[in-house]
Amino acid sequence: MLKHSRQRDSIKNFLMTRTDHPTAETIYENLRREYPKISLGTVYRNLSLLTEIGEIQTISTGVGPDRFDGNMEPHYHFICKQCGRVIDLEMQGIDHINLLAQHGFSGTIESHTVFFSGRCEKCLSESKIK
Amino acid sequence: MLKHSRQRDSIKNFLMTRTDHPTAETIYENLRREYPKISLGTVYRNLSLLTEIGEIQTISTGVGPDRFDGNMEPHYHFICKQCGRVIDLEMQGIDHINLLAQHGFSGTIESHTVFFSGRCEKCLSESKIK
DNA sequence: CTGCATGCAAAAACTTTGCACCGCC
DNA sequence: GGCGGTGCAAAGTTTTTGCATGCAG
Repeated sequence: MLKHSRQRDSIKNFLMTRTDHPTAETIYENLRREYPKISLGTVYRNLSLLTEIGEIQTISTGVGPDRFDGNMEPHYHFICKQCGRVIDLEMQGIDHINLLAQHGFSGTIESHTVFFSGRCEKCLSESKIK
Repeated sequence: MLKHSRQRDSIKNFLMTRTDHPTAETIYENLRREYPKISLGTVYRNLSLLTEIGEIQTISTGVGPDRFDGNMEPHYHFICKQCGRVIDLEMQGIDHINLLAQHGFSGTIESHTVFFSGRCEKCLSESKIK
């Protein structure tokens, strides 16, 4: 039922080469080099599909468009409140917070979404200069 | 410089009476009873402003429109992946995760955003019935 | 009065979708 | 061939904004 598609492969491959969590628009601009006729609609469709089947991750930062991540290893994200950059954090897992949340809650806690924020190294050093 | 406005007061007051994290649209529909001429633009403008000055919280769930919370006591949210409801959790603080994130990271971790998800009590009991 | 806030409407920003055609299985 | 995928364009959803007017200080 799920058919192979060069476009989808290409989107996935592109995401695997990047660690900067590009937006759909950025992915589209890049894929156009290989597939000049690809449409933004196709990019969005495949990003949704890939997210559904667990091959990539969609990151809704709450600021600007969604971002996408081809790295499915468990990891957390940092969002710079100055420049908006999304950076991978290397930190130990914090799944224990699910237990804390479950305590006294009558629904079921299945997962959590966490973003850290602050200033990234680059923005910090630039503000020193000024 | 920041002028008083009945509309803004009313938005804040409305949010304080609710614990269900309404959307801008819901706030708008309700405020129209008191201010039949209020515009959605004004609602959005004031929600942004109130968020900026720290009187309310904006919750971007990543699904559907943003939601707003008048409760500024530190607390966490649960989002039901079935019905989308946003529920306050009564759990201990988890600020220690900022330290875990900071370890080995060259920017500054100032804060975190956390949502828990799963099924709420209501959705669980409804699925039992079926 | 002066200038921020409002109402209204248009536009922007982001994402989804209908449809005819294309290409994988 | 049949059916899922694509390109294209239009539409949908959510939020922001320009502008003339209104109202608080």
